Amino acid sequence: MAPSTGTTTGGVTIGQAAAFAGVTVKTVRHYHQHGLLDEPPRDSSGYRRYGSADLLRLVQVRTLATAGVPLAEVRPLLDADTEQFTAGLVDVEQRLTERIADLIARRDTLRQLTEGDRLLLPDRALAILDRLTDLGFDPDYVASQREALVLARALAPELFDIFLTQLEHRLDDPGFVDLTKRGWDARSWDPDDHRIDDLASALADNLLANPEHLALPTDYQPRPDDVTRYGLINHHLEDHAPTWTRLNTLVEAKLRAAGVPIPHQ
Amino acid sequence: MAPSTGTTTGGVTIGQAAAFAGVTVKTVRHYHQHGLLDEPPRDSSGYRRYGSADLLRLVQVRTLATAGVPLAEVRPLLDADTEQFTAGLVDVEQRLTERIADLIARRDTLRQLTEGDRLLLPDRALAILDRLTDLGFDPDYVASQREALVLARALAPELFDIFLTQLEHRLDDPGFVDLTKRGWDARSWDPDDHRIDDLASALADNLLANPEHLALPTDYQPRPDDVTRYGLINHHLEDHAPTWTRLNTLVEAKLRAAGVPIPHQ
DNA sequence: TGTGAAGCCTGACCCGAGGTCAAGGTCAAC
DNA sequence: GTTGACCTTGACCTCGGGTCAGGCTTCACA
Repeated sequence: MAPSTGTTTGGVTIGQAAAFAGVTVKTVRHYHQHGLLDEPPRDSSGYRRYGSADLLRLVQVRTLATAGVPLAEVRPLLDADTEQFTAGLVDVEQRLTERIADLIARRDTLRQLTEGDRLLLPDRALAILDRLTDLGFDPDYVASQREALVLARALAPELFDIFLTQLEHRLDDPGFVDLTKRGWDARSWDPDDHRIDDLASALADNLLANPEHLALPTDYQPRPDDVTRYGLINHHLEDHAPTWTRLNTLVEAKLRAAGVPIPHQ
Repeated sequence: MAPSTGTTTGGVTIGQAAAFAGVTVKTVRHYHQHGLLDEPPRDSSGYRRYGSADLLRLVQVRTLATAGVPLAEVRPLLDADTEQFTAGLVDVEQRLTERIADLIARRDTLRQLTEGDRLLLPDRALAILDRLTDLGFDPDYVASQREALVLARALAPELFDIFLTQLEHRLDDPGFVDLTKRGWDARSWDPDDHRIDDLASALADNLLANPEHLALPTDYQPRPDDVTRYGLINHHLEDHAPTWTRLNTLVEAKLRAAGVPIPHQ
């Protein structure tokens, strides 16, 4: 409202003004640079001198800023009339509420990660991994399966629960469990080992004999990038076991020959 | 255990990888630049090619990042063992909680500003301003007092409630109210008008005759910058009324002569 | 087989709300 | 007259990416 100073001392320095308002000197200069605060008069050596009106303005700006009003909106708000002022505050408050809700959601996610004992998977998937360990699978195999599940959840969330159901059914079948263990042992075989063909046949027969091992929802709608996505998931283990590439290829060929659609795991 | 593409093609492009992970291409490159993700191999034309292991890592990074883990902490966290991983998550969660509490405090402040009908003052101060209006004070005087109170709250928060109590006592005294109104009228007088001396005497007498108009807490501890702070508050009105400088000076001199310490208002 | 669109590459600058030097001028006290 | 605190401007840093700009590469369609 009024011009600055007018008192006998000519006003206080920027350091005092900042201290009174509870901010740093840099912050006050920042407000000047961004037009929130008019520059006060300078004394003979170029120092800024703040009068009571300048301090009042600084306090007003500071009050709004600490309340969460973005700096860009402070000046329009202080220049506005009562009605616009209140409306502006309500608007800012709403945006703050949104940010709070977002942060709370993140925290909840974090808490789930922490409480879920270990990495990035829901309880149901963790139970399956525990069951693999209980069934006597190699810890390295369990670790690989964990990775494959993480990947599956991200790349094919719409099928993730289906995958889990398939896995549960398969682990209920001792025959399948046995074949899988043999498949794991096969990772160190020579890629031309003829036992791989036998194993692939046995695996394909098992899957075809147990429809719930491959069950998909009846309303499943394929997506154009399915091949890429399932390829990445299914072949993740192959990075650790080159022979698996051949085993996988053989099993797939047999399944396709029997008319089973991709995807499966 | 199934279809093919992954190993034979050498992986997916950055755009596909980003789409699978639900982020933008720029975000993936950002993660490379900051060492969160190793650079995958390039194809013959220099394009990045992401394999399943790269995608797995991207998904892990993304999960932590969306949960609110600062990017700088993602890599150490993913490289840590289970124990450190959990400890790290708990730490991040705690910091998130602090930020949430801070934002909620800001929102509460905002809400008080909105509900408090008008600018930057607690209810008790607003009641006093309303009372000034009811007592017939000039709206300009009320506005000036509002500014002085805002300034006082910021510059002397430890005395703000005391100031309000003094004001309440003074407004209970019709004699003081009358003198104050005359003082307001005096703002347009000539600074040498002899009535100013009379008014100053009457004001000082009134204050001295009513100790509660000047009451300070018995345990009040002066601070070295008191003179500056009270000077700014007391003289704020003088910007609008030069004659007030003289009136204030006279009243202060009389009070000091009577042994009353600054501060007062 | 050409062509246009879409995707990829790097590099540079932008946001908010200040923090942190750097290099120098000024002031008050000893 | 020197020391140390305070003031000046200016430039670069944060964090999590967004948004061009300019130049290649690849893909789908005619």
